[in-house]
Amino acid sequence: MARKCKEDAEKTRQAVIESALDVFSEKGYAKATFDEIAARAGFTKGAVYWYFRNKADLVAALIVEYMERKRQELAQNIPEGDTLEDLLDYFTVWAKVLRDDARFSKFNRFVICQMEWSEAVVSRVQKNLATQTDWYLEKINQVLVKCQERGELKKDLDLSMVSDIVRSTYMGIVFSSLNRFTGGNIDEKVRTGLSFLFEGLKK
Amino acid sequence: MARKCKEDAEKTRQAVIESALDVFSEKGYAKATFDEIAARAGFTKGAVYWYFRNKADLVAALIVEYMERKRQELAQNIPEGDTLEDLLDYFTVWAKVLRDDARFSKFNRFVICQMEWSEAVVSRVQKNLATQTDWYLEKINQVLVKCQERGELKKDLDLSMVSDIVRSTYMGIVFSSLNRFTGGNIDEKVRTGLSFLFEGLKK
DNA sequence: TGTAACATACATTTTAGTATGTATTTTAAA
DNA sequence: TTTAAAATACATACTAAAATGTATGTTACA
Repeated sequence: MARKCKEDAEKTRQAVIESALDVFSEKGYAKATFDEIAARAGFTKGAVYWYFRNKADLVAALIVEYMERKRQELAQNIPEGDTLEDLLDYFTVWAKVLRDDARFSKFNRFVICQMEWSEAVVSRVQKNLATQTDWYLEKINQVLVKCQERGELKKDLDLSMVSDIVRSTYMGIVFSSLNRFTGGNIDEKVRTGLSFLFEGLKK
Repeated sequence: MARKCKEDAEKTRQAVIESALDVFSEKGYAKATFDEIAARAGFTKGAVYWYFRNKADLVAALIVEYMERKRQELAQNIPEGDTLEDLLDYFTVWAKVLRDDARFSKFNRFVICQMEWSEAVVSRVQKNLATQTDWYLEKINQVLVKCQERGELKKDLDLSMVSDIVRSTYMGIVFSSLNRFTGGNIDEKVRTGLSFLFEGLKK
């Protein structure tokens, strides 16, 4: 086969990325080969190398584009308020996506629980991950500061530490659920866990 | 070189395991080679193959023996009570080890954050990991049941779900700290985070 | 003297990466 | 508007490196 029109080319690229997620999930990053990724998408290795220089490049593109796509998708659903309830809603939105979108859930399981983060991959994704992490932390911190200004929280809280704990709690529940340590709805657990945590911060 | 006495042989085995942890941590599991692991320990590949059939066998031994050793080490320090305070102490004991024992911390960072869990490895370690996980959950659940019997907790709590959340919270803070997302003392964060969570459960 | 505890050398497999081939679009000159 | 050239979107075939595993050798202990 040979060249297609531009739309078809983009379809090929997406097909390779989707195929990559499947093979990475099943075989693991290390054991995944370009040959199999290409074959699953209905192409050969040449096609994959046309779009991606190597495996690190491919997985980096997978991660960055998947995250970016979801973030844009959810851009309007994200609550903007500055109460603990808003923060709860915010995390619940993400948790619900993890519950309902099997593809995105698979992606997250791979990225969070299954992936061995080599230097080559980290350096490529770093910028996105770092800004993501910082953004979360800052968002949480802002809400907590507002809450404290309104006198809703205990005095003498180390808010930056508490922000970290809130984020870690969310991550822990997600991590644990994706790892299938236990059953139950991920969004219910996120909401319940954070609710208890928030109650502990109040008064 | 050639044969040594039995104690030296055991030393060799341990040296290989320690060397393996270093190489796995630095290069990642996939990129770690028997040649380098052996060389770092002052031996050749032949020595490593004498003790371990392959890489999955080696890393499984590393994981199982490291965990088992620490568990026995801490066996006497583990608090046995059934109050939330005891549970807090229990997690704090582990968190303090992670803070103070750089070697064990390195081990955990590798196992929790860095490792790509292939089928070959999972199947070898599964039994240990599963019992560990179950044991945690059961321990937490027992304490919560006692607390509720004493009327210290809210009514209508789904205790098995709450146990899961408690465990996930602990894991999340450990995960986040080992990943170096943020600074601060890991044991302080564990204690603080769980304290807030427990407060939310009370009354 | 046999075997445990390694070292050494080699064979085999695997896979990443490249080089080249080719059909189909685009582009652009005529 | 036609058409030749150039670039695109892949397929195919090959190279080269690397690492796993094995087979065999060697030495000291028991």
